[in-house]
Amino acid sequence: MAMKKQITLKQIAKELDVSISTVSKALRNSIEISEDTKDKIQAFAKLYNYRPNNIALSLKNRKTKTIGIIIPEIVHHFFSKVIRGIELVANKRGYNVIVGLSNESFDKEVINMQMLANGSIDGFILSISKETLLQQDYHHFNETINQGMPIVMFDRVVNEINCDKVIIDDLKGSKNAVNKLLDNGCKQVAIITTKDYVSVGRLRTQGYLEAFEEHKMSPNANLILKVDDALVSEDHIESLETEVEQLFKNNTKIDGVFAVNELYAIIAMKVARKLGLKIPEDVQFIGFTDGVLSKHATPSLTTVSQHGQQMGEKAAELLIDKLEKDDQDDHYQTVVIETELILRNSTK
Amino acid sequence: MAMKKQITLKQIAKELDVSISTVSKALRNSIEISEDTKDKIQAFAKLYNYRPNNIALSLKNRKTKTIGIIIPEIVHHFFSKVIRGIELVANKRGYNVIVGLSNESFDKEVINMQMLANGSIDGFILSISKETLLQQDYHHFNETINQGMPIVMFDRVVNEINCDKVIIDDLKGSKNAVNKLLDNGCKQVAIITTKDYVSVGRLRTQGYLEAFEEHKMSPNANLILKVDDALVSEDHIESLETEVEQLFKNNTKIDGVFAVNELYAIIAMKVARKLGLKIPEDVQFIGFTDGVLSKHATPSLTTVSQHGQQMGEKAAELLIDKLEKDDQDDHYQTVVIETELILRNSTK
DNA sequence: ATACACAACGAAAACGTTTTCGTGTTGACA
DNA sequence: TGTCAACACGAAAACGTTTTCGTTGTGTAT
Repeated sequence: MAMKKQITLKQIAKELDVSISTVSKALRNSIEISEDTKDKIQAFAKLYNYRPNNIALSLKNRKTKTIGIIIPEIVHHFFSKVIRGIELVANKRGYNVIVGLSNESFDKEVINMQMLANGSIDGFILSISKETLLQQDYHHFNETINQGMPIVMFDRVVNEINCDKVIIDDLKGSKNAVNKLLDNGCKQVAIITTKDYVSVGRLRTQGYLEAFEEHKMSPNANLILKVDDALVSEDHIESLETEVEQLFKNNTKIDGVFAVNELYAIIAMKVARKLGLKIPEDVQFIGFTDGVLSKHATPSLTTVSQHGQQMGEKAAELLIDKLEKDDQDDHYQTVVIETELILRNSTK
Repeated sequence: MAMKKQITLKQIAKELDVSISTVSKALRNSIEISEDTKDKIQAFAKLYNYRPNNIALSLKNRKTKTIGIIIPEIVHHFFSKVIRGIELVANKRGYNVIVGLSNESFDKEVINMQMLANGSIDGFILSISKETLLQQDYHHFNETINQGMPIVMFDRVVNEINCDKVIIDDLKGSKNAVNKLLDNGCKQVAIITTKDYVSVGRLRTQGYLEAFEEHKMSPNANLILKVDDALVSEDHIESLETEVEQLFKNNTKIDGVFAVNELYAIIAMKVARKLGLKIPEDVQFIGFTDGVLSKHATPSLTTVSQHGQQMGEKAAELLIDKLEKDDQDDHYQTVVIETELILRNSTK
């Protein structure tokens, strides 16, 4: 039970009375070393459970085989699915992942990136925090890229930055959703969305508008509820409820609701039910995201799946491909993951 | 826009025509160096945005300032809350976290630990995979510990292993929950639990039994449903539903249900409603966990909160304390986080 | 006998730090 | 003038690898 620290090449060399080089070569099965000594060294190494020190390798190779993830929040079904996707292909290709949470804060995003950019990782996969999007200050991304460290952004991205991106077609996804509502006969479709500085909020709102256009209908400004999602921290759900309640009371003919995320949809359904409306008979609902709420709500929520895991997988592939391509490839791609409208019981 | 790789001490030294040692000392504000040269070097370093290479530091100090997390699954509200807690205090104390997912597999757990144990991290925080619990093979944990790398286990732990642990009092938590149901007048309380090899399942079942004992009532074996949670992968929820439906049909007098996790409770509520039962009038429900489902279900679910974030914070504190205590402290503690019964609308 | 190929191994540099231990140059003081 | 402390700095080792480039010794062909 005595503590056995990891054995090193040097110790093996000393023990077997050969040089460090010989040990290293023997363990990597070099033809430079005779079979006899190779056998001896390999046996000894196995006995003592030798494993090369990762840090030393990282220093020598100037690559760490780990990728850094920076996301705004981890207690979030979508982001954890993305992480799962990243981890899956990263592991498959011999990489580890190290995660940093920005907690939607600009400063924490910057700090976190700095902590990791000094050699700890080979590249970033990240989704931009709301605060950063609001301030539109992207210097930390550009600096990192200029240092030769590749970045892949997913979901929340900005065009100004030169890097690979993995996104969904928010516009198309929400247009499809709203089209579905309109096709189902809804005449008064409301949208519950976020302020425009969150790009996905803006795009999903736009998709809503374009669906009306395709149906030769004109949207009603009263039916567009833009909530300040800085407020949607645990506590402020109540204020959201009252906002939604007002929406319904001011527009009694609402027969369809499209919400840009799962929680908004669930809350809206709750309010509607409270007001005596039947789902989906009186009013139909569609949400946006992969969440677990949608699946297990009653009625279960029709939703636009954004395939978070697949986004993560693709992001990891893009990053690792770039890391392992030695020619300085300055060509960046934007991959669009198809959304999918998952029909459940909140729509007819 | 030319690519500027991170500058090193050596380059600064060369540029300023001093030795590497001088640069290093100047940047660490050593009194050995004159104010003049310090100013000059520090200015230059700031200009070129010098930051010490983490890998080199790790190699030199033989500590990486990162902690490894191994969890069975990340797409899970409880685990992501734990991670958030870990990340919070880790960051506050200058550590990074690197996550590995075992995906409930023994092999992946072992592989993941080996990948990280070779110098990449200073210590582990982990929760054991179901498969490992089933096989009861804990050699990889013991080996890691014997190498001098501390481990902190949380939630799913085993006594055989000598390390710090952070758990909740599963027995007490579930006993309280069931007591609540019995106090509320329930006569026929069912439990939906897991097979016994998952320690938390076993303990929660035991709490259920002890609550009966406290109430001088004797449990009815027919009301104990042990589902094989190896099956509860996305797809097999249906089979769970039919099992629960059978439970209700075979025992029409059930007026209370305690489920050892959130999903079981939600599904049971759905089935009950389908069978025409009113919640909480006809039958009351209590679940177990922090999840988002509980809060937003209709009716919202009374639940035993296990304070995942707090568990993570405590685990990180235990680990970092041990890492930074140089005296070989061979004393391990088990911290119990208090559970909390959060009363919502699924109980009277 | 000379040259030369080849087999088997070791020395040393390199990755980027920090730190210990010199070393040379001052200035003060007896 | 000689001694000694203080000051400012550099050389080198160390962390654990891999790899390049020797350096031996042996055997073979000329």
